[in-house]
Amino acid sequence: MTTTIKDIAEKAGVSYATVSRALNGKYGVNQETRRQIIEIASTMNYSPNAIARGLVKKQTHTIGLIIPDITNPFFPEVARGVEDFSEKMNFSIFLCNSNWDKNKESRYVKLLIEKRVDGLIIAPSRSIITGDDRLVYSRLPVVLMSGVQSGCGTASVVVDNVKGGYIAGKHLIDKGRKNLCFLGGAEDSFSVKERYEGFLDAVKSSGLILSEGMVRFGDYRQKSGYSIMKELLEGSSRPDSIFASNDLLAIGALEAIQEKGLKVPDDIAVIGFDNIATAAFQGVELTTVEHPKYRMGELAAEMLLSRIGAQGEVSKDERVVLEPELIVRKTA
Amino acid sequence: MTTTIKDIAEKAGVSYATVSRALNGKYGVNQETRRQIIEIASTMNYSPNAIARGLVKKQTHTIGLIIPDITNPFFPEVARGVEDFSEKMNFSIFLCNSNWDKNKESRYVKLLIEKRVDGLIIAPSRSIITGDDRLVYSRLPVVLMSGVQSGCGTASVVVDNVKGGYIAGKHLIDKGRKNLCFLGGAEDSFSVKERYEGFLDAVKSSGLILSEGMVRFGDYRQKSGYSIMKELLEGSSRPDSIFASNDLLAIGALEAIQEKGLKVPDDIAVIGFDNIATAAFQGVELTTVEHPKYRMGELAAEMLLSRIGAQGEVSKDERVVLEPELIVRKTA
DNA sequence: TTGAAAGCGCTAACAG
DNA sequence: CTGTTAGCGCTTTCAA
Repeated sequence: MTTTIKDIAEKAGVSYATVSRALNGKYGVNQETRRQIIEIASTMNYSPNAIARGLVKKQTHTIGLIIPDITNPFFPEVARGVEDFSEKMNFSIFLCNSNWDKNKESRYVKLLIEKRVDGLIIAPSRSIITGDDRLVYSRLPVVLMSGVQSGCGTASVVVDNVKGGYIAGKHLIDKGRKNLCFLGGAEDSFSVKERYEGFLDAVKSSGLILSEGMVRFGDYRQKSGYSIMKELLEGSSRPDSIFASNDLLAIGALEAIQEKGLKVPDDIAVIGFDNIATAAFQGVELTTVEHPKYRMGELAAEMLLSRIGAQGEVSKDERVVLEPELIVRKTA
Repeated sequence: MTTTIKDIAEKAGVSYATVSRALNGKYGVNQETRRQIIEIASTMNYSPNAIARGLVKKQTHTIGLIIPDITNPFFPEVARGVEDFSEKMNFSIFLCNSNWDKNKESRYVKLLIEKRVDGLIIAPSRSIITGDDRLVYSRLPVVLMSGVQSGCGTASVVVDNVKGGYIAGKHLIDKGRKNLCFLGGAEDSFSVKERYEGFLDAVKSSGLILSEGMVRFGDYRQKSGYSIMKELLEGSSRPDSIFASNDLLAIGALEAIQEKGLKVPDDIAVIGFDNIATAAFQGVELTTVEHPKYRMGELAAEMLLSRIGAQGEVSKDERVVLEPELIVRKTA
């Protein structure tokens, strides 16, 4: 049997309310009594029951973190940011992988609400926020991360995707590239859309155009980059540069390019987005756009926890936009 | 106010015990009553309080997962394995990063016990299991993963490190290498020790020896591999091949080697351990030893949950050993 | 098939 | 400074 506050009370010869007070460092307990109680608790190997406490305090000191896939190198850093900040504030986190599946995401949200998390951080698997989502988000503090449209009515932290797309495009053009190509993730993803928008902006404002077939979509996986690029290379007109909307895609593209015996960046320049750890590796050295991943997680946690502190305040549409930054390496 | 079982009972004109029964699909509730109750619950947007339930059932359907660092590419896959299996069994997981810090790990264990997790999966930050650890492990089901000594008295799942080290060494020798070098992580890590043991075995049984200075230790980070290798390259006798006890170390070593203008594998062959995703990338293509990461996580979860199911059974020293496998790519 | 009541371990008034 | 007493929301006997 695990020992409870009652067992301690009995042994100490006091009421269990006193034990509670003593153990929680509350005011108004005799020094000596407190000392004794703490000692007894320790010798009895007492571990306070956070479940019971949560029930009465209606606070679990726990938040839920839902991301698409921890196996995708973008997310561990984000998660680490969330965890580090939460830990500092004494909050634990439930980790959930939605596996890019909206239904699974919804099921997790429901489950986490049942477990009475104090708040939720979500990197949505899809950008579109439905009425159902909104209903949920009104039940408890939520902050959204990454790939979320602005004006979504929920607190969120994102990188400036438009700007990121712009600087990527600009860089390619400054390097003298004329026939640019955009390699996107899912077409309905907001981050993809926004990065495309910025990219297009750079292209147009330089008096260039994107030729036929130079805008492709797939998903955010390496395989997708590989196969799209391969297809592209088999077509009649070959681009002289690629902006991939994330690094995994870019790395996949690189693979297809090199397989074809083409030189990077001489024949084709490639630039990615996110600056995942792998991008820096020797032999990869991908030019990319830094996405402040850790910071994003940290900020999301900070925003969420401040909302949780501000009891009752329903989260307003606060939106923090982080700055992207060009990281020039060898591929562009 | 969130709606409770009582609110539903009131609206349905039944006792709340009946509501509980109806909602939990228990036997002996009138068909029609049940239907009504379920309907009311749904319209009232009822979400069962898992905290309250946990208090009475003494089961939270939650497990804790403590790993050193989710940012280390080895762990996301493990975590994913744990999560996928747990999710299937309707368990949630608390993710905790010990940051390779034994104290932080201990604090997390304590916290998770307070949160009344039903069990714990730990990839220990250090291999040595202390009496304190043992005390904790006797409080609730625990399974240890990766880098755990055998006969540790706790259920565990590991890869056969000795064998892995052996096949790595054997491969190098089969390729004609004579002056081998071992690049280890922390010297007191069991996985490092075991991999070394297997490696040494291969070396010795081929009638070779490891020359002076050809056994180095650092930590499991890329930087460490880089700096140790750099140092090695500046020494008088240069090895013709390296077995690094993990891929990160190997990649760091690769970096130092290439920086020096040396060719891999011609001048120096390199073999790693773990087969992290990056190892397969074009431009890296590291020869390595596959470590069944996902499977390890999955198995750990399976073992833990079966123990949790087998209520009361204190976990015995079951030890599952997974098979390593040589993955030959370009660096060795 | 249903209700009444006890209790999970704890916190928080309210009295004393 | 300390004890008594209500709950928190739920499950689970025990009776009816």
